[in-house]
Amino acid sequence: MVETTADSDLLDLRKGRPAAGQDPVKRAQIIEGARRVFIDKGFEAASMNDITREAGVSKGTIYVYFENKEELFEALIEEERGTIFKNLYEVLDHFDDLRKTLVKFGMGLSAKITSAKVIQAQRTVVGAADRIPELGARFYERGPKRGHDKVMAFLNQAVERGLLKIDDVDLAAYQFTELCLAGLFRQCIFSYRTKAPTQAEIERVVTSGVDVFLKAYATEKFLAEEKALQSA
Amino acid sequence: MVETTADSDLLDLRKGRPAAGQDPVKRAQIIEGARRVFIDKGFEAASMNDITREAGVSKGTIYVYFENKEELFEALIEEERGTIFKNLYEVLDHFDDLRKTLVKFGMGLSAKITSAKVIQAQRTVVGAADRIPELGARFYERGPKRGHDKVMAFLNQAVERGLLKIDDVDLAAYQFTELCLAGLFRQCIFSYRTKAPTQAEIERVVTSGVDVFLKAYATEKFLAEEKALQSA
Amino acid sequence: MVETTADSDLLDLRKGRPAAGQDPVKRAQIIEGARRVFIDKGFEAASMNDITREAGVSKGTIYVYFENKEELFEALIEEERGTIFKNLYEVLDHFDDLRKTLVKFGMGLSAKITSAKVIQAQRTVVGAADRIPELGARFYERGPKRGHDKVMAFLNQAVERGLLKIDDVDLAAYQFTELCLAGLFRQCIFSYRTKAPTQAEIERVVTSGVDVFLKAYATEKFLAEEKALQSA
Amino acid sequence: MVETTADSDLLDLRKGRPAAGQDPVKRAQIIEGARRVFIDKGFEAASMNDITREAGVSKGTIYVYFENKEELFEALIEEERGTIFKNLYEVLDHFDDLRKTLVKFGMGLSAKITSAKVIQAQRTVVGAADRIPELGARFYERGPKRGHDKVMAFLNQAVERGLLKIDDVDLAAYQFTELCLAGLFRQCIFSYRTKAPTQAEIERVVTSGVDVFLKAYATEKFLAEEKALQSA
DNA sequence: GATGAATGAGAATTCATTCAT
DNA sequence: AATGAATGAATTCTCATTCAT
Repeated sequence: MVETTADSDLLDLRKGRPAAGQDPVKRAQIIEGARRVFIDKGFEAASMNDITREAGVSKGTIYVYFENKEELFEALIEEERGTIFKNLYEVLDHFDDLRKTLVKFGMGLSAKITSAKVIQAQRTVVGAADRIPELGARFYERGPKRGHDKVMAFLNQAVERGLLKIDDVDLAAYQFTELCLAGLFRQCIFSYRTKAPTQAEIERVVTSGVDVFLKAYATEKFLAEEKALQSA
Repeated sequence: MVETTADSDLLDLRKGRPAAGQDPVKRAQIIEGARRVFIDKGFEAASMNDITREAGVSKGTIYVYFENKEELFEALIEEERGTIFKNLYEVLDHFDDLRKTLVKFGMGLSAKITSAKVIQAQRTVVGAADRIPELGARFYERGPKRGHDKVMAFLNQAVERGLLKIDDVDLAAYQFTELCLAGLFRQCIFSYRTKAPTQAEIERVVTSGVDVFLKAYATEKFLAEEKALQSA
Repeated sequence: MVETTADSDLLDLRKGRPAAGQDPVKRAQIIEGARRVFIDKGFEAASMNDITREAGVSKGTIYVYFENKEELFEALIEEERGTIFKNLYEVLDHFDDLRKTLVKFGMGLSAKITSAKVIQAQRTVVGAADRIPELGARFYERGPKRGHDKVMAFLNQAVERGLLKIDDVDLAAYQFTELCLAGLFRQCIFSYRTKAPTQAEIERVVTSGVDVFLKAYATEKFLAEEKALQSA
Repeated sequence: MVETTADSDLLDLRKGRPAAGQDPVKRAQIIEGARRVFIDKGFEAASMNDITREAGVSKGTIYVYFENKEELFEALIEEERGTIFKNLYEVLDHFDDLRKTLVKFGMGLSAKITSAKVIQAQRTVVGAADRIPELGARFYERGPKRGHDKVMAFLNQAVERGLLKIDDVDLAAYQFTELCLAGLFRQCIFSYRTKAPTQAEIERVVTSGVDVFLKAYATEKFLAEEKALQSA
């Protein structure tokens, strides 16, 4: 995160000219160009010249804002991750109907992760993971890992309420996620599918996945409640 | 695909010297060198010089056998795929104890797919999938897809025998696979895990995965039989 | 050379603010920064950014005071030369004991010219002499050449006093200087020696050099006087 | 030095195609181009592109023959040194007339070292000595230093023959060399002189230098012999 | 048919200089 | 008048591909 002292802030306001490498508009402009090029070509094949052209800034400027190609890429991924997983977990905050919540969340997750844009970003990270393993690790940690934690927290709540009976919540959380992506994720990153799955496909997968999950982990109590609800 | 005309075959027989780009031994030698380099460095970072050195053939020779770097990589992946998934599905041919078979197969699958070597190969394919989408598609098609078909066939058998009750076998097959890889695959390709999972980890995941799967899809008949077997 | 018009002088008086590129304090500040950087890194390796940082002024300001990097370097060398050879020739103003004076002067000269700082400056000038020949010429002219003139004047005095007998005083002056630097100068600029010679080394070289010089040029009169002095 | 096994030599003869980076003609061609550019512009200002153009080879080829710019420069200087000091010391092998030999050698030395070409090479080495100090050291060691040793050996002979009386032969050798270059060397490397000294100038300097040297170090025996010779 | 020396476009990065603020 | 963010040409070096031997 860019640090700005109160003084320089004042200066900014007065003069309207940000310090070197500090103009957030320019930074965003560079990252936007970088996004297009990196996502389009992958890390290695993307040239700083391409990014220069795409971002509409000079080469020197990029190097004022980012130490080197790698760092620029990292910054982009950092941003991308934030964008991708934003608003994804809000669904889990409202605890209404367990099955409905799981389906709703699962569909959001599945749609997000298999969207063309996100798949391409993930491909780029995976492709670069050989040369910059920490990058991939960081991406996973602050993205999927964080999501996993949220799911765990949610499942724990359900267990406490007596709706689910789970021995290994950690593993169950992974199982839930995978069930929501069943068959989709790998097809997408390997570009076997060249288009993102449709809403209908996702619904089919997620509904079935939640079914499986609940058959495995739901308590009698939950089933009874659900039955009562439906007959009402 | 290597094309061999009748003429060149004749030539082979007469002179004992294969036509240009036709010697399968040399071809294998090149691919073997390429494997080491590509797997080790990834597509872009691998240089044709490295491959030349590793394969022990001259640069010109490589270009006789393969149009360019990309094609060489494709050929390698084609081979690699075959090697990876070979012997993986034999377990499914013997139908003894359903649960045991599923666990055994699941563990083989999970261990294979998350092994360091295979993960790296997959990373390379994924990384290249943007530039050469058909490559990733073909990899998926002849690898995971074929496996998927085998699993479907197996599940169908189980359904016929009244052991499982599945509406959508295609989807169930995906679910089974994903459950066996729950949490492992993504951690590996993003290099969040830098080492392959241990046998114990895999066993834990697969056992639990099969549990979930059977709770969702097993018939009364299967459960009764299993109970009988255990009390015996 | 800095030009100051009557107008800007007036301006100076009126506003207390020097005209662009006219403030001698700032000029000195820039040159001081440039000295550190140029001497430390050499002409090419020194970056204007380094100088900016070292001098504590902005890049724009430097370009107000100096047309470009080359001119700044020239100005620095101009100054440096003055500093180096200052106070070096005072010894020659007192004419006491000829031998002692020659040794004393020779040692000062030798120590100065082979000091780490001066050697580096000379290296930089020599290195730049190809690209900016006048620079080297000017450096020589106002440095070594001026020293040479002082030595000539001194030797002429000694000749007039009947202490030396020299046909070609110009040449003899060169010979004297070279004898004082015998073996040292070239070793230093080629960085065969990485450290400046010690006082003892210099003393050895200069004493011997003066010996040789006097054996070649001293008159009977001088030798007699010296003998008398020693026996006294 | 390039190492060539007997085998590859045979290969060379048979096929007429040198191994990579082994063709002496191409190597010479590159060095020749490098010489022109380096000597003309100095180390830093010379670009590999310039050398490419001047040498008439491709950039890649240069990098096959030389690791990098620095190494190419070193190789050039190595060559240059060899060329410069070749045949310089032969004069000292014949011991005829001491004064004549010294003058003859001194003139050769002086002419060589102050020749335009050699001065420029020395300037380049000196200029680069800051960045690559070992280079300057090596140049000095294998050039001037070696010459110094030859002079010492010669002086020692003269001492043994009773022609010279020298306490510190090492120092005397330096003094002799410097006397032969008196006033010339520094004027040349600082480009105060833009042209090499004329033969007449050199003769004047060296003759006088030898005079001074002999006045300081010649024995009575030598002087007597010389007198006898002249009156003959 | 095989070789590997040569090619040269293109890579990332630097830095003297400019000019809007 | 002073600033320093932005520029982009120029730098060194790499490497897929070609083609004479």
